[in-house]
Amino acid sequence: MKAETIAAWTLDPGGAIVPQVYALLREAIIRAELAPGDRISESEIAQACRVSRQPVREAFIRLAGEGLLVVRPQRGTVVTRIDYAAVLDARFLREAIEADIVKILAEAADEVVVADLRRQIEAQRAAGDARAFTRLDEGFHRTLADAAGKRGAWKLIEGLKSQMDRVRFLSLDRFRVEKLIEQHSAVVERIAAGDIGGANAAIRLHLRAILADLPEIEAAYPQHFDRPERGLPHPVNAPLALGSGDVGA
Amino acid sequence: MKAETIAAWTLDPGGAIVPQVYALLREAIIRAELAPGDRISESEIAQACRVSRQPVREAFIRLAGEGLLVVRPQRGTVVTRIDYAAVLDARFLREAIEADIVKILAEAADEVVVADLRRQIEAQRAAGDARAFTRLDEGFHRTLADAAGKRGAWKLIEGLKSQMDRVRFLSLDRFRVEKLIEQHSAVVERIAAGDIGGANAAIRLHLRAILADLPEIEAAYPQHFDRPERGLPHPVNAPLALGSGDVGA
DNA sequence: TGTACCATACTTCCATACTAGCTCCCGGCT
DNA sequence: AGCCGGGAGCTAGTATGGAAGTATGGTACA
Repeated sequence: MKAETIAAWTLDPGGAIVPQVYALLREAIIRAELAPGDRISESEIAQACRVSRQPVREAFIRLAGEGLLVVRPQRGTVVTRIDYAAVLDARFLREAIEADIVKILAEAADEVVVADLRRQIEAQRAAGDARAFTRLDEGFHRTLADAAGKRGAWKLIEGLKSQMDRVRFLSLDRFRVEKLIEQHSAVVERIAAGDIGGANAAIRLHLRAILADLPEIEAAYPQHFDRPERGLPHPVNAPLALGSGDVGA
Repeated sequence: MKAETIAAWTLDPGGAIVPQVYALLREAIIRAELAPGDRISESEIAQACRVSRQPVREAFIRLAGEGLLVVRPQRGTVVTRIDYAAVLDARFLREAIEADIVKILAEAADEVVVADLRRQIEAQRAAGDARAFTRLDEGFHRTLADAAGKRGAWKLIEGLKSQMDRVRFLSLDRFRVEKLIEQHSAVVERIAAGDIGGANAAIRLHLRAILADLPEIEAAYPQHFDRPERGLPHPVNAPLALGSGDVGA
């Protein structure tokens, strides 16, 4: 792997080591500083962080659980390519979960929550660049989950997001922030109006838009992706993407 | 903890140790052989399994990730009580995900899949006891996910199921197997008919029925549960349970 | 009798040492 | 030249030891 990426990573010796190493590596992978296919080893990271192999190992296990690493016993650990199927799966799961979340919110629209969300959208409009927007976007969706009393759901989504976030990072300079903000706004207004079906449709539309240019990104960064064999593997995704489900509740 | 529970647990030295210890402990917790509140320690389990503490530790971490254990640094590790809120959260997530799964299936009803599911339902009818049914039930839901091309989704659901499974174990002799089978059948028939809304409603009804007697179970085994403070913590769950969402798509 | 304090035992967390297994390269053979 | 075998150098997996911190039980004191 690129040595400069991890040269002298320093971390707080006061706190627990494992989560720090985990966060550091996760960030590096999502930002593609650790590129797909890069091999990393426990001892290598341990040296860079000035800690023993043990906590690094535990961080590896967590990252492997999220599909960012593959640990092959006695062989080595590599950064996974972005699994096209896994990205779509993650989006599917997120869509299913967040769709039900906004339904809860629309059923009992809370003015305080709506006001908070509207304020967040204003902040998003004020955000300068795509990176700042991404951070605000994260907060927006977490707020939705919190407001619905589903903080546990968000914890799960966070894990799923890893794969999607890798794609988003690659498409940072590409996606139309204004459009996404408009979609956020649509979600909030449907919630405020108590329009369950509309809110449902709006969030589904939004979550599909996030990955709208996935094929484009894959074409631009083929080496970052695990190519799906064209045709076979995800026959159900295309129809889903068009006009699935209960959007018109 | 109860020493007899883990006396002389023996495992295959050929394979990897961690998953074996993990499976052993998970099973024991779900079957309430390790009861909520029981304290276990790395060294204790390590001795019982005749392995070192390290792999046990990693198994602990995984179990803690599923909410079955709580590891408190320098204090000890205890089996969690069944978190009432977490159970409802898990059900919520499962419902959201499986609802979208059956929608996919209903959109393009595959005769082969439907036939397979019908066969499974016959097997469920033939199952003697609740325990056998539980195993078949697991297969049924996994088949739904597989058929929709969402094997990844099932992997996620498996993790969520831990909490629900603990409840189900406690209610093994209680729940009406016939009713659940009828609900399975309803799901399949709605899928076969291409009735998206109906299939959606049927699976949601079913997943809510699984935990129908949760309050009863909690009353019967109060020491197994983390009591929610009555009223406050899950205001959104009650309305959800009644008539939420897009069932009437 | 009740309370504050301290020694001790036990916990997890991290570091270090050792084991087993895969890869790859290099030398010898065909 | 091409192929096969063996060993060196990696890797992760497991074992063990030490450090830091917490609960606990006993003891001295008010």
